[in-house]
Amino acid sequence: MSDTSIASPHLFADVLSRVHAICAAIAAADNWPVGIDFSRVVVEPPRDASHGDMATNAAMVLAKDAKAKPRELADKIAEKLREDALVAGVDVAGPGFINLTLKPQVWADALRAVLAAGNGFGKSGVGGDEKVNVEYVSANPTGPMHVGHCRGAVFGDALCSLLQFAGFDVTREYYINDAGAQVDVLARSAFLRYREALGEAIGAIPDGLYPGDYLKPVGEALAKEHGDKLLAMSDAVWLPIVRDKAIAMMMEMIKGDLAALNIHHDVFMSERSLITTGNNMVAETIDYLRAKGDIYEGRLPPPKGKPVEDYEDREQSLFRATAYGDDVDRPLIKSDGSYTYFASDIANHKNKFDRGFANLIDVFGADHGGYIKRMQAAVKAVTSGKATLDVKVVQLVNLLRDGQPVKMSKRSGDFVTLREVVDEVGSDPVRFMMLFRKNDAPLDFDMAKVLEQSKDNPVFYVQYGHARGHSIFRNAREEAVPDLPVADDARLSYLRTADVERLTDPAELSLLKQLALYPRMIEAAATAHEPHRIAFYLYDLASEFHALWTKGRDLPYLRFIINNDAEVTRARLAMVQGVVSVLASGLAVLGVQAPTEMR
RNA sequence: GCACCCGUAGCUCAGCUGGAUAGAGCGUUGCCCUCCGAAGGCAAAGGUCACACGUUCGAAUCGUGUCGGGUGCGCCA
Repeated sequence: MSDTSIASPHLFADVLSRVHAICAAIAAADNWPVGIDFSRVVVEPPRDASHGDMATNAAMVLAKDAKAKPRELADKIAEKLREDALVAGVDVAGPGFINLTLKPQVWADALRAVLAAGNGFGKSGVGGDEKVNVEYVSANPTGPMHVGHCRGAVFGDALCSLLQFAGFDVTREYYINDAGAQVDVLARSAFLRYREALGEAIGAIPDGLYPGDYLKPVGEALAKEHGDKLLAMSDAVWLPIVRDKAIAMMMEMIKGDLAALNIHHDVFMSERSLITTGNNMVAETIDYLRAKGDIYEGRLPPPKGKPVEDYEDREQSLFRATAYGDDVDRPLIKSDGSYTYFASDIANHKNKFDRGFANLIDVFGADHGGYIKRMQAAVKAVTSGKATLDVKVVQLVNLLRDGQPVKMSKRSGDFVTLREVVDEVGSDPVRFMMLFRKNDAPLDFDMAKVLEQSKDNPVFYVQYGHARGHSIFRNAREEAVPDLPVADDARLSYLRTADVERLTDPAELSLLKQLALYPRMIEAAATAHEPHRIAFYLYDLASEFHALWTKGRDLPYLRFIINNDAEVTRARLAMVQGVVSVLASGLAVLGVQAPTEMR
């Protein structure tokens, strides 16, 4: 057992390892059976603060295997824990909880750990540099992004940042669906705009083609590049030309939309390129599965539920998805001989595995929930179970303004574009609010409320917490600590020398405890693939910070700036810096700005 | 018909991979606001965690079933 008096940055992990060590020692002394599973032992903050600073379930979890009574085992562990340098008090409660009260110095150490790491506080190594591939957005390249896309985009992006912060080697990937019938429709729509650009009156856009104005620039570009030459060509000749141009321009537009939210992918994987580049990867994948016996020729029963008009009972190549947990076997080749979307997506995922990714994450919209099982089945088949695919489903977003549904915009087709929303309210509210809800719960996004500067608006509340911290620095500089540096790094190192042991008020210690939770929260959020936890944590932290500030109104001795006591002031500025650093760190992971003032 | 997601305070939602007396915001009610940034503060009321069994020291959390809401169900992506 370590007897260091300086807590590690990750206080909970530290104490957990101490508990582990004690249990291991007892196990050896008492001849417990070998191979007892310690993984269920946790150290966590108790729900009720009156129970102490931390609680562990070690005795209850281990009692059975150790053939001991929980309370007796708890007493035994408690006895050892009392010798620990960090521990001020231990008691055993309830069915065998071991409650720890830590020495005040622990919380001072926790703050010192924050100041030592600055915005890097909370960084974790749990990822162990393992490669993770996160595929998100993957909107069809047939038009601008609409609001429906943006939740998945923000979620995926924040998840990536979170995983990086937790020590994973993350690749952000976008799968371009540029091989299906939709892109042919895109091409025909763009061709119409091309004729329009050449001066032809095209009238209303026929049903079945994309009507949006956003294709006009494509038509103009085609006219500029090719003059009227395309008009003389047959469909088969111009279509690929127009299609490739349209896709390229749509992807540029989508990348621009994403950039407005500060989202940038590392890899854009083209579905078409899987088929046309070098070896046909889709064909290879199908051969691979066929060789494994995972493909057979057979018939499928007609789909239940809605009747399918053009249903045709035919024998076809089916992937044996049911062997891997799916409900029915899935077709890979359409009746016209081309691959189904699923077939090329299997190749896409196999390709990721072949590129060295055993951890795969896909972010889907709610309407693709039915696709999860088959994709997971495919990944199992194609990687022989060596890769895991976690599919995160993001639910729909209801776009509101002052509580009323926002009307669709005509200009862009029939939807509100992501760009319109971002232009109106800015990237920060969009990003934060998209994450201020569990991914699988529907979400109301109110364009008016997210701009309110009030406690009711979580975006403002958290950002203002950061700004308020800086406001306190500015005031301190004028009133009490004139040499407080302005630059972040300099101020951080200046405040590292503060006597943080002077922070003794319960409200202050409570704030420090909240800071100490950050690394644990990050690890939990990362392993659960749940970035929303960061948003909620930041809200709680900001809330506690604002509350302490407010306390200073009634209780002057609690104010951060005490004019005749430079030492206490410096200690409290160090605490404020701790809050500022963690807020900045968490906001950075979410991709939200941390402003220094918000007047 | 089948699969997946959801069901927690009047409303909107958290609940830290099974922990102790289930939390927050809004709304309601009652106090408070000359003071580092009042673009607020404190407090109270408000719950059969949809329902029923089961698993175990212990269940909002895991399993089964029922009810209710959403999504999807071969050659769309």
